[in-house]
Amino acid sequence: MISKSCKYAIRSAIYIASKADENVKLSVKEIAKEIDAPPAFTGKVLQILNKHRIVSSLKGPYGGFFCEKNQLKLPIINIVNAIDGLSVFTECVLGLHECTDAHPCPMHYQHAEMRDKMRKSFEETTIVSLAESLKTGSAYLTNL
Amino acid sequence: MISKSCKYAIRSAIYIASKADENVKLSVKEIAKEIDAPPAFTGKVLQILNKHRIVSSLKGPYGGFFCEKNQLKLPIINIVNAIDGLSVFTECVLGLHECTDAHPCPMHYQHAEMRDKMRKSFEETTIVSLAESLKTGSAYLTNL
DNA sequence: CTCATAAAAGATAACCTTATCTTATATAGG
DNA sequence: CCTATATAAGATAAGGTTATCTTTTATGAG
Repeated sequence: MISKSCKYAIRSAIYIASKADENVKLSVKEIAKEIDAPPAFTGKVLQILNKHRIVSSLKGPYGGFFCEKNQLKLPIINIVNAIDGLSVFTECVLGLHECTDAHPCPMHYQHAEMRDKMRKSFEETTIVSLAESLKTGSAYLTNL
Repeated sequence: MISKSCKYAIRSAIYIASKADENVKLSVKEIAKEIDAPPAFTGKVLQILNKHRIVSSLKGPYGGFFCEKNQLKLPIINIVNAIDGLSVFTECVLGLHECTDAHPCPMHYQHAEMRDKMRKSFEETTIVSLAESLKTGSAYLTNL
């Protein structure tokens, strides 16, 4: 569905957001550890999130990654867009370049319905809402 | 979502099924042309479908690919299983190795719902039903 | 200003998917 | 039995994603 990079990105953003009220800056190393991802690759993904203003960062000593208030409210579809682009939510299940109501593939209608639901779900879910479930301990970001 | 190979596979199966009542055998070349896919790669994909008994084939002159009656009724999830495996319908959106009701990721519940709907849709849609829409001209397999 | 620290940027490698090409195998017909 | 034909199987290549490592840049503290 979405790429591995994008999964790391969403996990990272959720973790950073979960620490937003503590006013701390998190290092790549700590983030990678807390989301169970390779550190170097996590750094790359965080670079992209920062460039898209989804998370913020500061270089140098006492630097690191953090979320500003307005960033907390961003929907996770923004992360998907930054890393993978939005083609997941638009492309044809059967791989036709142009699959529309006027020129549909045999699965067009049944798939479009699910695709739209999925998109809506990604549009309506904010980073902070997912971070909440982390803080309350009702969800996890690390593997068992 | 599903791989490019799998998309070619489903398109191939639909096309072969749409010719089932004409009792003809279709060459790789013709199938590839009709579904707008690279011939050599289409051949590879058809090999897998044949090995999984989703389509049938006969070598030699007047040989080619065709669908038997019982194969027409197969659900397209069988094709996904043959080419990609069923992990699309089971794996965690955020990439956790074990994401369950007991140890959920922050998106577990909202995603599980869509994943199950998608699976059901692939289980309930048969190859022949998609082939019908091709025959009636209400859907297409080729790019504009 | 200098130094230590942490992210940014760039280069490179490993791996998997996609794609092609060549050789082997089966089969129908003369 | 021989030949032409079409799939099966195997080897190889091209491309994209994932992953790591090295160098550069920014920044806070002394």
